[in-house]
This record gives sequence, C-alpha cells and structure tokens, in this order.
Amino acid sequence: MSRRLRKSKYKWATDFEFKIVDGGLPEPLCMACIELNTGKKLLIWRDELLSMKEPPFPCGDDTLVLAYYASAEMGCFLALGWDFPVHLVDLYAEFRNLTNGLTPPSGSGLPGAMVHFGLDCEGAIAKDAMRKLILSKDEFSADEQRRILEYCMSDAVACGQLYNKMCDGLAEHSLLRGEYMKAAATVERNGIPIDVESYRTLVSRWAGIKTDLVGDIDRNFGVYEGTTFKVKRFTDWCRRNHIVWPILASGYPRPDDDTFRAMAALHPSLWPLRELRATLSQFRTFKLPVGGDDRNRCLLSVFSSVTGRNQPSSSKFIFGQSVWVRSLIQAPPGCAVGYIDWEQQEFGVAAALSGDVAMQRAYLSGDPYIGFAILASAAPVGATKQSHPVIRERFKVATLAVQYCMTEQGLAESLGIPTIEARELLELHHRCFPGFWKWSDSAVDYALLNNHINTVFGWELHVTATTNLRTLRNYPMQGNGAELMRLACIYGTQRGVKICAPVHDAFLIEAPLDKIDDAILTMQAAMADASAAVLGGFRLRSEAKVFRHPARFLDPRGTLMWNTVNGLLHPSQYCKEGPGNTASPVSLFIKSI
DNA sequence: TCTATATCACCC
DNA sequence: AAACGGGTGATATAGA
Repeated sequence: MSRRLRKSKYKWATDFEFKIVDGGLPEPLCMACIELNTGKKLLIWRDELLSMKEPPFPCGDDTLVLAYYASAEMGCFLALGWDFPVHLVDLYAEFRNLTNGLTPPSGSGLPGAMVHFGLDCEGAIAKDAMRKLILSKDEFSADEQRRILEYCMSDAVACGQLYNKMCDGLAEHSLLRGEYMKAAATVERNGIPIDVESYRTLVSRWAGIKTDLVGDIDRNFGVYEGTTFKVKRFTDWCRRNHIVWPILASGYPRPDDDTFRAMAALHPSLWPLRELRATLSQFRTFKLPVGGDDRNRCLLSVFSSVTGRNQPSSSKFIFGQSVWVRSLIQAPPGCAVGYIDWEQQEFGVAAALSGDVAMQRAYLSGDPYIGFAILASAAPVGATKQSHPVIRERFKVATLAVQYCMTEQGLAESLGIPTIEARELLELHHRCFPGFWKWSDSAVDYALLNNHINTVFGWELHVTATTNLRTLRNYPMQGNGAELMRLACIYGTQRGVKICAPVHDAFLIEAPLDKIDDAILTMQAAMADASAAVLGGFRLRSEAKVFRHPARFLDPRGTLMWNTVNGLLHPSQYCKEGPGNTASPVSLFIKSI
C-alpha cells in the first residue's frame, strides 16, 4: 500500500441513493457513511442532506474516502455543492483493474466484487427492487424511507468490507484513478449543449422520414415490409432479375454495404436500393437523453473496456452516433464549444514509449505518414500531403494497420492493392522503425511469460489462454492512450476548463465567447502535460476547432448528410416547387448522396 | 411474442 | 480458426 494511503487517519466508506432526473442529473435521496477504524456510522436523509453545506465528515488530507463506482457519489457531492474529498479510492476501478481480462462470475458490480472475495452479499439481492422503489416515486412512507436507508447503509458497509479485502493491493495509482472519478463526475454533470429545437424537430419527423424514404425507393423493388428489409423478398427479387448474389456461410445473401456497392456497380438498377440502405443505416433510433437545460448527459462508463477506455452507451452519448448528428451540438448564446484532439495519438505513444528515434522524428516532423513515406524513400524529402496524396494515404493506412496488427491480406483489401505491395509496405515499416518492433515484440513476450501487461500507470490486463495476440500488440498504444485521456481530463478540470465530453483522443470543451480562446490554450497545455507525464517527457501535439454560437458543431464527414436531412425537414427552403421540378424531396435527397 | 444468434454499422 | 485493436447497439431471422 502506498504511503499516502497508509497515513490516512480516517477511512470513510460512502454510498448515496439518488434519482436520475431531467436528462441525467443525479438528485441525492440519502447518504450512508461508515468510518472503518471506529465503526462510526452516519445515515442522512434527503431533507437534511440538502441543507448541508459540506460533507458530514472532514474530507481533508488525513481522510481517505471510499466508494464503489465513485462518479455517482462524486456526482452527488456536486449536486449538493460540496467540495470533492482530497483523497478518493474507487473500489470499482480497483476491482476492474484486479480482474481485467478475466471474467468475474458475478460481474463487476458491487455484488460481483463481494462474491469474488467470498463476502456475504445477501443485502445486494434486493438491489433491483430497491432501485425500482427509489425511481418509482418522489415521496416515501416512513417504512419505505427506513428500507431505503437500510439498503444504502448495507452498500456502504459492503464497500468497507471490500476495502479490507483489497487494501493491500492498492497503490499510488489507485489515488490517480480516484482523481479521474472526480473529473469524470464533473464532466458527466457538465453535459453537452444541444440545439434542442432541431433535435425535437428531427425526433418528431424521424419515423415519417424513414417511411417516405422507403416508400419512394422501394416502389421499384418491393423488398421492404414497412421500413423492414426482408431477405426473402430480396432473394426473390434477385431471382426474378437474374442476379446471383454472393452468400454468407450461413446461406444468406451478404447484406453489407461493400457487397451492395460491388453488386450495384455490376447492376446499376440496384443503386437506389444501396443508397436507401446506406441512408437508413444512418437513421437509427434516436433517443439522446437531453435535459431541460438543453444538455445531453449520460454515464461515461469509465474503465469499462479492457484497455481502460470509457465506453459510454452509443445511443445515449451524442458522440456515439453517426458524425452528422454532431451538428446538433451548439453552444448556448454567448458561448462557444471547442473540439481538441491529439494528433496521431497512438503513433506518438508508440514512438515515445518504444524509444524509436526514427519514429519520434517522423512524429515531430508534423506529418508522421509523409515522414514514414520519406524515410522509406517512397516520397522525396520535402513531400507534403498536397504533393503526394496517394502515397500519403497508403502509408497512413499502413501505419494504422500496424497498430491493429493487420495482415498483409487485410491491408491489401483495405487499400485495394495487390497483396505483394501490402507486404512491401509492412516490411518497410519494420525496416524504418526497428526500435518500435523490438519494443512491441518485447511487450508481447513479457505479457505471455508473466500473464499480464500494464500501462505506465498500472492499468493491467490479465493474459489468459484465450487472449488475442493482436489485443496484446495493440494494448500499449490503446491502454496508454486511455491513460493520456484520463490524466488530461484531470488536469483540464483542475485548471478550470469546462469539459463537456472526452472522446477517446479528443475533448469537447465549452466557454463564454470571450474566454474560449484561453480555455482552448489551457486544455491544450493540459493535454500536452498529460502526454509528457505518461510518455516520459514526449509532448504530443493537439489540434483545436472552435464553434461559436450560433454556429453548430461541424465535422466535414457529416456535413452532406446534415444538409440533406435539413432539406427533408424544411423542404420549402431547399426544394422550390415549380413546373420544371416535380421531383419529390425524397428523390432529391437520395440523388444528393 | 419473446429471446438468442448472426451480422452489420457506427464510433475512436 | 481467422487473419483489424477497443467498444455499443440495431436489425433480421429462427426457434421456443
């Protein structure tokens, strides 16, 4: 155990019960705490909690606060206007780290952790029923209140028991992860500003747009029932039109877009159907939680993936949707949002941690892909993205392929080049960056010999017989990339930047119009400092974009779709009726993509 | 009508 | 056995 953990005089295990109201904000219902040295217990109901200006025990330097999934507890601290505790350990993060790569038989929740350590968790059995009761109403009878408080205390006690089982394994890094839980709670509370008017219009027209799209195109095919694509009808259509469709091992026609594209190239009459399917796939269900304050909030699901990344629900988090949906992000009046992403984060991580000097030079040259191409003598010194776009693309894809451990066949496929040329590209990578490969091989060897692999700050993956070797290869880049993101999130929030969302290698931030430029600089410094801390002094660059109200978020990959969606929502503005133009908005829309 | 499975699309 | 890492979620089909 680390010195700082040991010297904590008080250890308070805490748990809150709360309701999630209005698009994702927690509303505390009660709090239970137990001090582990003395056994002193505190149990506080809503009315009293709301009147408290600070936590019921001092949260200073000599106190360690414990919780299970602490972003919830810290969210309640924020809701109550309390300062965060100085020292926090989240036993969820620690349990995830302890069992990462294994599958705890009862999951990674509090009951699962209790089972793992052979602790009695009878109290946990009623969890679903209690959550249901808590969410079902606003006022509780005396008996219900008693049961909720009892349940809350049982979780705090469980948290304390868990601490006693886990404390020997805790380290300085546990406190770092605790810091991240505070930052995550702050970010979850901030949320993402949404143009709610456009959002509501979109939601209300959603089903109608889909129906119109299908109706307009499927007239000529008859392969849909409602808005559902029917394989049987499609195979019949193919037979009638003498088209032999590629099939899967299961005997079903290959339904993916690549196949549709290829087949449409052979049979041009198929194009509208391909366009329809591609469009519908970008119109999946749409249920972002947006509060009355026009902000999208959801759980970030921190430490959820094996590499330690956040993994928020893609349906509840606007950055999990198709990129065009991001145009619903709009800073409120008088404010701006900034989107800051690390440039070639994983390449930079690999260059720094492997110590490969050529790779570091390629990164520092400003364009690693061109740098690689020049080093490989595939482009002349002085080549740029503009002068050698095709070469650059090849070396870019090859660079990413290396990070994902792609085979030469896979690379050939994705670049549309012969396998022998793909092999040559991969060999060039080995030749140009031998230090990287030595480091990467060593990391995998170590992991296989010792059955674990770690990031620089101790996020560990347990290696089993079934661990994918490509996962191991990729782990140092992705896992340390996640460390970068967590540390930058901590630094950013500590320095007062309003972070709305982390997006793996990027952040969305927000500030008043006159403060946004400073906020961007502060966040970029936080990101560079984080990279230096994780990468032994190597500072990664970042790139920033700013969108000032009333401008909305813009991603070039999504602008076409965004514009066409708007064309459907507001046809009068986009599609003038007239004798020479009888095409429906839907056909125009399909033609535009 | 519900669940399980396969496959795909989207994100980084 | 496949040959692209980490994910969430939607859709379509088959089977209970």
